[in-house]
Amino acid sequence: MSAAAINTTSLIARVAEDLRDRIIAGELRPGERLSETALAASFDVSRNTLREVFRLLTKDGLLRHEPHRGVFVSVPSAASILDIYRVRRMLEAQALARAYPGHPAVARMRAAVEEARACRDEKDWQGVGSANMRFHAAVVDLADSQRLSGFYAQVAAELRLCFGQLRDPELLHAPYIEMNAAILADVEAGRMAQASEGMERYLQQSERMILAALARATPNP
Amino acid sequence: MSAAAINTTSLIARVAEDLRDRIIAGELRPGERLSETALAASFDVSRNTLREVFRLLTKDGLLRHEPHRGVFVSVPSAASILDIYRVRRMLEAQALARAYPGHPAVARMRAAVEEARACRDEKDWQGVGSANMRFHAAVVDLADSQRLSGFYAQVAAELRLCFGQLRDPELLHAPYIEMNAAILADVEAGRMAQASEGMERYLQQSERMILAALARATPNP
DNA sequence: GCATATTTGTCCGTATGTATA
DNA sequence: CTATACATACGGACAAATATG
Repeated sequence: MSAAAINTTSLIARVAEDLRDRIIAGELRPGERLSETALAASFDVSRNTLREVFRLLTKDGLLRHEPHRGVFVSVPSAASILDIYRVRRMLEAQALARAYPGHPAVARMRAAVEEARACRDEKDWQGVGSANMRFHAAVVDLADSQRLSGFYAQVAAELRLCFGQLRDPELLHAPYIEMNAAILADVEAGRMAQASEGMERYLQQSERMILAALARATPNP
Repeated sequence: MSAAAINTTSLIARVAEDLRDRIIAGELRPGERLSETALAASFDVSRNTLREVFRLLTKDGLLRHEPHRGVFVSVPSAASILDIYRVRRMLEAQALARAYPGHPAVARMRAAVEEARACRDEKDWQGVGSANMRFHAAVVDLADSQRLSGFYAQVAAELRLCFGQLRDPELLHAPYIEMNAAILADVEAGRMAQASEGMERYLQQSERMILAALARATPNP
């Protein structure tokens, strides 16, 4: 095609990942309509290929499809945030409650906490955010279910779309590093009930902050 | 196109639903390869349209995609059953534990139990199975999360694909009607912890039976 | 409220690379 | 190893629905 295409992965998979990243990064803003012809030209792919990508991301919740009108970047609402945090509470608190200390995902949790601290020291708030997401993905991995982990990845992508609207990433992630560390310490010590409770508090606090920030960002519904 | 097409829904949505039903009904058997050209002709749609449908059902877990080889009907394994039941335990037991008695989904649970009994009296085991699925979907609805309910619908479709391999639907569903009724009674009486425990027992027993039936059906992996 | 332009929905033909007989 | 079949991807076409003036 155009340039170096020695990639082994499918074209659709590559375009889907690229578009997903652009949406999460806020490059394409919520509510924006995505023209098939324009975007296909921008990605240098055919319309048919792009339409398959649209189907995938629509199922992920990142795009919304309106018949005969087109696809739009999903616009995060208070309702979707409430829903996403219900999912997180169910998955993360329960994964911790049923976990055991020697699980391989615990090592990933620890690595994420350490990287978050390192990024904080260098004021790399973007890095703190990524490490934070990895921590919580690792928590869900404690449940040892491929389907639950995949579902959580989807919901996490939607949540990052919400984050994208809010600037000031320091306030968004920094306060939670040590809460994660405390949860990790509980898990490593086998105090699963306490870890689960800590996660409930974490999620309640995080949800409140996101909702408040969203309300500030969009005064009128 | 061919016959009565006064449907308001999209062609892709209709084909997707049709194909999903055929897969769950066992009309297309697990492991079978689905030829793009042949299936497109059978549905009287173009290959492009069918490819978009394939993407959707692949994300649902009903189809498996192998690059440059085609799409195949997913073949249920013991691993996937274990995974699906992990998901069910997490979602259903927890939804019950956090439920409240006046929730609108409780009415749907009761309706499902009553219909299951009616179908049993008429020896309509297919109907018993459908009512059973509706009961458990209603349980997840107790959590009041659109995303959790959607995710559960996906996993339930995969589970029905597993059921499809096992004949003898009477043994598959009949013993569980009264277990569901007991769980419903607990919920209506506000005994949520007891309802949740009952569901754990239900799922453990159901999982064992499915695994045993699958082992009998496929002696060699 | 109407005529027009744009965009989506869907189909077809074709070229290319990959897997399999 | 060659040949065939098929998935992958492209571009053009047209109808239907929507948006625009």
